[in-house]
Amino acid sequence: MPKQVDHDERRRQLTEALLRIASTRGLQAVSMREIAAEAEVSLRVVQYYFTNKQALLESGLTELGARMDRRVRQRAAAAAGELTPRGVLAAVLGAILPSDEQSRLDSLAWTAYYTAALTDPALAATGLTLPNALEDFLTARLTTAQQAGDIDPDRDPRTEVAALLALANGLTSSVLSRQRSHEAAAAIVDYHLDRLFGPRATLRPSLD
Amino acid sequence: MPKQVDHDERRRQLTEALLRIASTRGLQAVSMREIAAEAEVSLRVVQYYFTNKQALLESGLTELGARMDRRVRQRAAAAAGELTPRGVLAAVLGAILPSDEQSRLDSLAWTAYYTAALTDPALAATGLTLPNALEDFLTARLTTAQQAGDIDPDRDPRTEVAALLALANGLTSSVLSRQRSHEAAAAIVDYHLDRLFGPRATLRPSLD
DNA sequence: TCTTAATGGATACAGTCGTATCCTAACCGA
DNA sequence: TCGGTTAGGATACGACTGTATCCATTAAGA
Repeated sequence: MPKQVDHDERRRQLTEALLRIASTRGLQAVSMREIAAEAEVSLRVVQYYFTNKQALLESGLTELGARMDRRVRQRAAAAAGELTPRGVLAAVLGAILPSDEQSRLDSLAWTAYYTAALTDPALAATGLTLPNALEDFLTARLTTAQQAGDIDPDRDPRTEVAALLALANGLTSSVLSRQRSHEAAAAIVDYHLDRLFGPRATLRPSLD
Repeated sequence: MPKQVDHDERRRQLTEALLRIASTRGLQAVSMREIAAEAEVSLRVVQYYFTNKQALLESGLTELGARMDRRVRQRAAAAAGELTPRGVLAAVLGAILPSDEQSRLDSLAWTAYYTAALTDPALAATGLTLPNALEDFLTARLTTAQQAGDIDPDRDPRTEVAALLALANGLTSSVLSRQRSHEAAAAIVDYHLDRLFGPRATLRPSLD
């Protein structure tokens, strides 16, 4: 293999450059030329590996989704034996809140995409499937937890999950604007999980 | 006094045109020429009443804040004699959630501004003061409510207010993306207010 | 009535945007 | 060794951006 700097590797580098710009200077600052400069390649190279700006933007959104997925799995793995329903919820909600610099940047980019999708139907299709899938998944887990008697029978799992996800999103927004620290946001989430699952040992998020 | 088509009236028309574009096509679709077209005036008129695009954008943000303020007061007035702490909270949270087409458009524009402010320090100063002021105000009300014995003494007013505001923001986001209806979001908010204030008569938001 | 300031139409300017084209190299299998 | 594909440099095109300038019209104060 001669030329072969690897097609996919190149695309990954460019996508990362795109996300770096989107998270620090916003999605409107993303242009073909800016990406080329950020990745230290020529404009032609960006055009070569992505036919469109549209294709480039979609690649960025896909990568963000993959990173989020990776973070959730990491937390689930870190919780080790604690595969309790509460452990799953804590892992997902903990993965949503920006905890370190990288997840903060990713959240900023994600917010930028989400906002753009609200007025751009092209992005809406790609971007809004993840939240729905998450809600369905968590609701299923919480329903079995309720059947096992782990939470009050008068709670509605779907409503509880919707509220927790909305809470995490709202808290994320306040963390991104530096209204609140990550720790303060995580404490609020824990508090609500305690209320939901009743008095029992708290799973510590154990972040940085 | 010269021509007197009223300077302020003209500026208001242009600001409204700006917000109409921002809420339907996004903040990146806002240009001097687009505003001129939307307001059915010439480009020169837009330039005449606003020195900068920056000044125009700031005017839009100020107007959005004023509208939100108006909506909160309207709900507070509609709650009439119900000036209980819970009534105040219900009014504010109900005003945050998009309930009709106009408030939906305003929320979309607000979200666009908020996202832009995350990466544009110029907007951050103007835009992020309102949420903080709201949180302080509501915390004060909830604290006196706690001293009067209306809520559990082991609740932390600041945390509760922060959680409710974050919840409302997260729900707003899901309403905007049509993941959830306004009614579903309002029900979740009511549910949490019930939990906070204990079993008592619920203030009905009475929104179409 | 004359002057002057307010108002706004028409046009221009220098950038930046996404995209397209032209032209080298370098490497492949045949 | 010879096409042919892959990879990328250089440049150009038309559209759009914010802003500035030139000019005409109008109304109010003197």
